[in-house]
Amino acid sequence: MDEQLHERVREIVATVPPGTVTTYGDLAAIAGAPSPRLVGRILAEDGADLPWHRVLRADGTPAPQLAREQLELLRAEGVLAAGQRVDLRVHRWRA
DNA sequence: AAAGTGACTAGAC
DNA sequence: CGTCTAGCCACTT
Repeated sequence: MDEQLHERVREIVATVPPGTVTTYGDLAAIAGAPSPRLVGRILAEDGADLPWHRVLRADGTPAPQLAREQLELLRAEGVLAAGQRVDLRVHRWRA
């Protein structure tokens, strides 16, 4: 297992400010993950105490199984979604 | 060891 | 808008 990677991903996700979002791909790039899939996997396993809801897919939609809760949490922060899709052009986070 | 799986992505049509 | 393909990587069968 790659504890370092987990740590970095957690660190970065924790850094994402309320009202903004990022993508698995971005996270992977910033954290140095070998693939965005790993980021998803890491959050699934270790995202419980993190603002995981600020992480979306590349097209601005959340994973189907999480869509409901995620969109709800985002809406609570002022991130409005058009249907299932969040406008990344507006809310995308950048370091 | 080969094949399946998933909180992914980008490109083709 | 949509579906399909191929590439991706760790993990489970």
